Parts: sequence; C-alpha cells; structure tokens
Amino acid sequence: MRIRSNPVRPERGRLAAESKDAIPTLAELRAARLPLAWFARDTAVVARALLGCALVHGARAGIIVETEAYLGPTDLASHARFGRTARNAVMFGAAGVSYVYLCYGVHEMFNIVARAEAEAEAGAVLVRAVAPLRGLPDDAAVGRGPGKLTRALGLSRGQHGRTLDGDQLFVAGWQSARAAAIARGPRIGVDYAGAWAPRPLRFTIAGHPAVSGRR
DNA sequence: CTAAGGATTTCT
DNA sequence: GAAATCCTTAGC
Repeated sequence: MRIRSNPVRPERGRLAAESKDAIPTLAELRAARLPLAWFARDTAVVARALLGCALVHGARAGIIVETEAYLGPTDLASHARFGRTARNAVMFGAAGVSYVYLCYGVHEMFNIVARAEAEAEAGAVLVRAVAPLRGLPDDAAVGRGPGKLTRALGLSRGQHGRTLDGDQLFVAGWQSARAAAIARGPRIGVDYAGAWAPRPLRFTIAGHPAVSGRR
C-alpha cells in the first residue's frame, strides 16, 4: 500500500518529521495528542481549529479538512433540537467525547463533543472529510465525506461515547491550517432547518481535494 | 436522477 | 404500533 505524504501546508511546524513532509509515526502523533480540555470551547471555534489536525484510530490517521458545528437545542439542524435523548445524550456531556450514529441506515457519522461550559446545553463537531495521512490508500476519495471517512478509519458506533484521550482513538495537533486557507459556509444536508440552514457553521480547507461537495 | 438501509423520533 | 425522517453514497 502506498501512503501519501502530508498534503497540508503547516502554519508553523510542530514535529520534526513535518519539515521533511514525512509520514508521522504513531509515537509522534501520540505526543501531539490534544487534551480533553482543548475541546471545551465554543463549538464553532473547535470545528474551525480541528482543520489540519489528525484524527487517529489504531494505526490509521487522516488530516481533518472539513468539519461542521452542531449546537444545542436551539439549533434546528442539530440532533440536540429535540432535547436530550438516548442517542444524543453524549452531546450534553463532557467535551472531548465521541458521538457516533448511523445515518440513512448505512453510514456511520463521527462527531466530537465540543462546547464551552458557559456556551450552551449541548454541542458537537461532525468530521466530514479527512485526507489520508497514515495507513490509508493514497487516494483523497477514501476520506471524502462523513460516511467514507469512518469506513476508511474503521470507525463505527463501537467507538461511540469514548473519551478521545486514549492510545487508540484521539486527535493530534499535528498542525494547524493557515487562516487564509480556511473557508466557511452553510452546512450540508440541513435544508430542513429553517433559519438555521444558512448559518455558516461548515469549515473547510479551501480547495482541498478531500473536501466533499463544493470545495 | 433514485434506491438502499436501519435506527430514531413523532405521530395517530 | 405505524409512519416519516434522516448531518449519505453508489449506481443508473
């Protein structure tokens, strides 16, 4: 299997391997692991800050290039819009916990609970696309879209409700995306959400080949 | 363009 | 219970 090199230009290097455009080792990724407190901020801020970070599961990893913020009960596009239920309960809990659910009976969707304590009742960030970084085929298409990225990284509801501070499942602050490279716009697939549909809560690394839909 | 697919939520 | 709905994807 061929592995692609890191396709995202860093704003500032954090790892020695980065300057050589090399594939990071698992030890390097673990050393850059984000603490749970990192996710305890405004949900949209976290969604934006996740761009350029690495989502790591086992020996596989991808660079996050597309995210969406879903807020609390007032957000008519959010699963939290019906209040706390069995499925969305983790959205109302501690930040830095995974929220995984099945969509359209087919696709596993991977979210990370992220919310400032003072902000709102609930919140989570949907990871919608990753670029291959480690242990994945050298093909942007494998991580393009929320259902495809979970399949590529081996994520499913079996990983629901986990704190992202373990050795197997975590986010590495591998690098941050250049501010100028970040685009934002309306979230995908939420046309039913009335006034909340056009809110610019989707964040992408502009033009990146792994971004789904319009880049 | 549409069908698949299964869980979730709301409705009768 | 029944029915509609859904943060999508692959395949005509």
